[in-house]
Amino acid sequence: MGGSQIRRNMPLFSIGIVMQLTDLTARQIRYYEEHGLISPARTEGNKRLFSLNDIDKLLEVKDLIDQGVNLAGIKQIFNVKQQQDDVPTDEENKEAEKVRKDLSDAELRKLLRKELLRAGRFNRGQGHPPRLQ
Amino acid sequence: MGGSQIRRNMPLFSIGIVMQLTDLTARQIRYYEEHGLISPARTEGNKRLFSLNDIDKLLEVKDLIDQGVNLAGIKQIFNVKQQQDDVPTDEENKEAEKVRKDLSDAELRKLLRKELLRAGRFNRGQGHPPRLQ
DNA sequence: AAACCATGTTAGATTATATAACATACCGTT
DNA sequence: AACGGTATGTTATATAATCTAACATGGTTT
Repeated sequence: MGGSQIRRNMPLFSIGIVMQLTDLTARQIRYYEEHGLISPARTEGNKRLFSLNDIDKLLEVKDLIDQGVNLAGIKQIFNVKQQQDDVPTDEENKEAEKVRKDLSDAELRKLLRKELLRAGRFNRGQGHPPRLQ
Repeated sequence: MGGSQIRRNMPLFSIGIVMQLTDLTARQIRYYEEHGLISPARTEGNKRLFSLNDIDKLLEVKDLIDQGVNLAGIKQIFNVKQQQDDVPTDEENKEAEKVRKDLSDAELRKLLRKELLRAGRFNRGQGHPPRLQ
């Protein structure tokens, strides 16, 4: 099990697609960004580009809002999770860490392709939240 | 659960992203479409939207072109593969095959339930082309 | 009531993409 | 050598998608 994080963090989706995938309005998505719940990448021309992780988070935001949590609360929840995720579980990081550092765009793309090629039809392990894949 | 599974033929990616992912120019991608090698979906406003399958195919096109095959040849190759995929490989019951090729959500769920009832595991034979997912 | 929160709506600007036409380098034939 | 086809580059023009910013609004809190 390798760097699925490359895949999940790669900025791929326009806001239009994310709207469809999440059933959120553009206004909502931008508002959530404005309040630090997500930080989508940008194109050179300043268009937002969302990753799978961004979409996951948006779905989580939506869930929590449906359950009556306000944005401040959601922000806290995300912070907690963030801390938990930062605890490195034994050695699962070494390539992942390396990857995160110094890689040209071209290299990254190549890696992504490799990942995608073998990612096949395996569904994600049991993660925390329900996840896109 | 919550909802979105990303299907291989779900239209998700703008041409800009596909350019990055494949290292093809917009001109090339449109030209390949013009010649029937791919058929990306369109938005209401006529913008192309590519699926993972489309990207697969484009990468394959690129590979074959690098190997000196011309578009006519690639088209033939795709036709052959298409036919092969349509042949149920004996053990592979056509329902699993259908799942792999993907259709509506409702249909998929129905098939999965049936599968589970039969305690059948799916393993599609290790097959033809490496696939993105 | 006043203030705040989350979202809707509108206006105006800019980017990304579309089609279409013409240009060109590289082939293989005649 | 001239010719025609193939695959791609380039340019022009149009429009769709997205951006920011501002104002509007229905609920909640205070």
